[in-house]
Order: sequence, then C-alpha cells, then structure tokens
Amino acid sequence: MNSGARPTVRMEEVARHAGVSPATVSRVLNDRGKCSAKTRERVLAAIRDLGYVANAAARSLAQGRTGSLGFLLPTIGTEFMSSFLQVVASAATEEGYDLLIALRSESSLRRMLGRHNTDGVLIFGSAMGEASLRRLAAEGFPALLVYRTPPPGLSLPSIAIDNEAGVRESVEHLIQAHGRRRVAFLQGPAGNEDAGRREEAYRATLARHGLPVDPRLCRSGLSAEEARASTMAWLREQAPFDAVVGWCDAAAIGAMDALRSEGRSVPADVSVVGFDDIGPARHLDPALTTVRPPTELVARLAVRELVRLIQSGQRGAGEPQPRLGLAVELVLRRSCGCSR
Amino acid sequence: MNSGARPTVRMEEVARHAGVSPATVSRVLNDRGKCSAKTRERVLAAIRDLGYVANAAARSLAQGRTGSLGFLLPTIGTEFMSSFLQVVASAATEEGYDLLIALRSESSLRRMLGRHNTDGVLIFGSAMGEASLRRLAAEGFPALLVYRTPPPGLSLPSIAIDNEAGVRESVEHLIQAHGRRRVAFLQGPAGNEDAGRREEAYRATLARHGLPVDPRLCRSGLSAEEARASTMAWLREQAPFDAVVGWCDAAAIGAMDALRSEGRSVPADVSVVGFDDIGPARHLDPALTTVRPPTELVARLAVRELVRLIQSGQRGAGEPQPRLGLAVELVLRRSCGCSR
DNA sequence: TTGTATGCGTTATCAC
DNA sequence: GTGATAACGCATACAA
Repeated sequence: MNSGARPTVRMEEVARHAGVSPATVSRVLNDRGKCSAKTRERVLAAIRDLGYVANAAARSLAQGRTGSLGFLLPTIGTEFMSSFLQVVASAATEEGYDLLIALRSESSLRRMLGRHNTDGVLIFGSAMGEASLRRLAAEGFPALLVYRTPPPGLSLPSIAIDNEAGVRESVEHLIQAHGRRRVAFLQGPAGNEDAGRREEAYRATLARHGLPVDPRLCRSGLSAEEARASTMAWLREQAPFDAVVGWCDAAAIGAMDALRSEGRSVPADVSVVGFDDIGPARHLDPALTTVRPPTELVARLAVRELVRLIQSGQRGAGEPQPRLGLAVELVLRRSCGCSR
Repeated sequence: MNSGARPTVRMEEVARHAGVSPATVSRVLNDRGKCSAKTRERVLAAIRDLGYVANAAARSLAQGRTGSLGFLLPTIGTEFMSSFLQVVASAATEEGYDLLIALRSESSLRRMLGRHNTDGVLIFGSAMGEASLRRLAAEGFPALLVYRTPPPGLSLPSIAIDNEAGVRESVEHLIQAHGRRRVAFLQGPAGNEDAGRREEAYRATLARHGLPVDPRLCRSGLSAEEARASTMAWLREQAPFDAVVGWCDAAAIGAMDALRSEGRSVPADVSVVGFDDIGPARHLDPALTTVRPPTELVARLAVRELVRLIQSGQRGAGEPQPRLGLAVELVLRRSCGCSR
C-alpha cells in the first residue's frame, strides 16, 4: 500500500495543514454537506500540497461499498473478448467504478465476492458453472449474466443476443440467395450457450427448408486450428458440402484456410459464413460474411444495468429480472458468394 | 458490498458458531500462529456452514496491503493487447493477486494509487505521460514499465523488447534475401516508444546498406485503415517501392489489403512484413512475415518482478533497476517472398 | 458551517 | 494454544 520513503499522508494531516477537522476534509472530498468556499479552498490546497490520496480500504470499510465491479470471463485472448472488454472497461470508468477482472476459476470468484469484495459482478458466458450461479443467486449478490441466459429456474438478470435469428438469417441466405444445399457446421465448446443455440438454429433452419442434416457435416470448430482440421477431414472423406457455417469467425477463418490450401475456391466452390464480425473478418480474402452482434451495446447495457442493480439496493427476488435478447445483423461480404 | 437479503456474516459470528474467539478465526484463516487441529476443524466447519467470506476492505485496512495489482494500459481492443492481458491476468492470479485494469487516463491512475489502492502498478507503453511517471517515481510507489524504457534521468524498472534487432533483421532480410531496394515504412503513434525505435531501426538499417531513405515512403500506419490509405497514396502517387514494413501487424495487414485491391501481388510485386505476430498473421493470404516478441515471457516477468518489488518492501532508489530488453524472433512466412 | 465521537470488520500485540 | 484489546483510516450521526 505504501512502500514509499515518506510515510503515508492521512486525512488527519491534511486537516491540520488546512486548520480544520478531519470531518471537514472528508466532506470536501465527498461533496457532502455544505461548507464555505473559503475552507473548501484551503482543504483542496492542503490536499494538493501534501499529495494526499484517500485510503481505499478505509473508505470502503466506512462506506460499506468498494466502488469496483468484477468481470468474470472465461478467457481474454480472443479478438472478440478484447473488444468487448474494452467497452466494459470504459463504461465502468464512466460510471465511476473500477474494474476487477478474473479469468474463469472458482477461486477467482470467491475472491471477487470475498477477498476483494466487489460491489457486483458481470459474468460472461460460460465463465461460471451452474452450481456457482445458484449459490450466487441465493446470496442475492448483485450479478448479471452476459452473453448467456440464466439456467432454468434461476432468476438472474441477463443480457444476451439473438443467436437464433443470426444463424437463421445466415443459413437462409446461403440457401435462398446462393442455392446452397449441403451446409456444414463448425461447432463451438460444449458448455457454451451461444454455441449451442447457434447449432440448434442451424439444424432447425435446414429442417425448415427441407434439407437433410448430415451428422458427418457437424465437426469441431473450437479454434481456427480445429476448424481447419475438421474442414480437411470433410475434404479427405469427400463429404459432400457446398457451404460452411462457423459457430464463430475464428472457426470460419480456419475453414477458409483449409479450403484455400486444398485448392478449393471460396465462395465459388464453397460458401463460408461466420459469427461475431471480429476485426480481421473484413480484411480476409475473400472478406468474411458474418453475423454482427451489437457488442458495444451489450457491454454498455450490462455495465449500466449492473450499476443500477447495485445502487437500487437489495434485489427484490420477486420483481421480474430483465432478460434481453438483442438483435443481431447479417453482414454480407464476399465469402458467401455475394459480390460485395 | 452486501445487498443480499440476509445480513453480512462477520468473523464474530463464525467465532460464536465455533465456540472460539474472533482472533482464533483470523489465525485459522491466515495460517498464522499455531492452533490445535481440533479447533481448526471447528472453525473451518463454521465458515463453511455460514458461508463466511472475509471483508476485503477490513482486511486491507488492518494489513496495510490490498492484494491487488494495477495494470494501466492505453487500449485493450487490439489482438496484441488481448493476448498480453491474458497472460498478465493469469500470472497475477498465480502470484495470489487480483488484477485491476484501467485504461489510459490520469483519473484512473490516481484511483489506482489512491482510491482503490493497489499494491503496485504495471504501466504499459504509452499509457502514462512522462510527468506522471516522474511523480510516481518520486513517491516510490512500486511500479514497473512494460514495453517501454524509462525516460532519461528516471530510475524505474522496466521490461522492454529489442525493437531494433527485430526491425533490423526483417529489413535486412528484405534486402539480402529478396533483393528489395525501395522499402517503405508505416509509422506508429507519435508518443509510442516501440514505434519510434522501430522507425529509427528502419532508417538506420537502410542507411547501413547504402539505401536511400525516401521521406515520401514513410506514412501513417496508426491503424489498418490508415495503413491502407497510406499504401493507396503511394500507389496513386506512383512512389517507387518494392517492400512495406509495418510498425505493427495491423499496419502490414492494411497495406496488403490496399495492394490486393489495386491488383498488386504480395510478395511478387511488393514484399510486406509486420511486427508482433498477432493471431491472424499466419492465416492471411499470403501469410505474414513478421517479428515475434516474447509476449508471454514479458508478461510473466513483468508480474513476477512487480510482485518482487512489492514484497521486498521499500524500493531502494540507490540499487540499479532492472531494465531488460528481451530478444525477438523473425518469423519468415510468405508475404516477404519466402516460400514458406 | 464545523468539530467530536463512534463504528466499519479485520489483524496484530499482548497477556493468559 | 487461546482470548481480550488496540490499532488501521475514513465516514457520519450528533452536537455545537
């Protein structure tokens, strides 16, 4: 906390320096109660002179709040997550909160709720198991799910996107605009809700259009590398397919990689579409057709809503929890067969 | 902090439940002092039963440490930063610290040092101005610069990479292996030290090989978009160039984009190289030749060193500060003209 | 408008 | 080994 040469300067010292009491310094610092402009000036000057900074722990202890939000996420190292995190971080700052991040892990979680005591947590996707979610909900700790809906029976606020609509639109586009009939799918992680819903929507859309759902045409797209391997396997086994839907852009990119290296043309031979619209998507050759979720909106809404939860005090278990499914947008580029 | 229905369970309640004193509970919790296995068991049981979690603020106040590290960064939303942050986050967890992140901003900084009181801060690149750095150094607060060396006269520990060697190697490769003579450069942000050193190295290497440094061939590569525009400008003005060196991969990607859209072949007409080796680099067509910094090593070293600083107590202003310049690696792919 | 006194929940220093 | 008790630094009734 203070490992400098000079000892920590406390509020008391500021008070002496300004010729007032500690309470007055505290008031000036927090804009509480009225005080004359003159003393206010003196106090501020003393603070500047001494380089005083309030001790966060003491403040938290006295106020009963920490002024920080926790963000629990499964992993940071993806294009998608980094842009999301960027928005969350600035939104938190705007709302006057610090942001504490923790990678998926039970111990991190306990530390957020316990050791470091955040005022509330944002839980991204599969960053937290169902059992922990239940405990959390039972404790009534302010928490909000992002890119995930609460498990059945659990009443937790959540902000998710409309995965179904996104995949439905993209698959229908492949079928109707480009005449594709044998659509393959690159699957996401098993526990991932977004991934699951997207796969469901893929199957449902094919079925709705009277197309067969070939089990061979569903393979792992956990990473670009796995997607690449899966696509190679399709080619090797001569599975008949004329389109690939990636559960996310990285998977789609892996597929394009494999197709190119095997001399297949995208989109002439095979259409490829993704999901997420990560930064590189538009710079690929051909540029990737994909589904764009309102990332920035989600992040801002999430932070704002969490802050509202915190500031509204106790969460009434009775009142309905907000559960938003935000609209997504199909971005047509060249990898599906469109001319732009 | 606690907005649940039931009131916060404090250490005192745990003590009552276990039939011991609060002091004993504290000891069990922190593994301090000896206590019989039997009481220890009882206390742990009580903690479990009541779902007790320690109040972080009170603990910090009593101990004089927060158990969290601050990470000050200019922006999160880049491939490079996201992978770096990922490692920093897990390293911090391994060392037993929480990670508090803040985007570049003076107010964020003050909050890290003051309002939230981290035990030490990691400062990435240009995230903090020189004036603030001086103040920080003067206060003796544990801080470590990453991807940046301290300004002259300032004694702050830092961990940086060998930008010069990286660019020297890549430019020499263009010259010697591929016979390039007119090498253009896409510049980074003005305040960015890495960017500056890379540009210097670019000029120095050309000079060392008796090649002219054409001022027209240095343009902005702040983002992929700007790099694209700069490359378009070179083409439009018919500036003679047969190679482009991007200060970072994103810039190189923008250049490749522009070249492709204008019908130029990479690498047949123009060689392109980048810096950073971000994830997508290997998936481009052609795959991007680039310089790979030891990102993971830097992140781990940084966290470890900062923790050492913190735990070693006061930073002796006299002892020499570590100032590492870590080795980088030239990764040859196809965009420079190599066959793989 | 300003000062005084008390409490926030934990750790640490003593005694026992 | 274990239990009282005093800090830790700040916010806030309450009194002035």
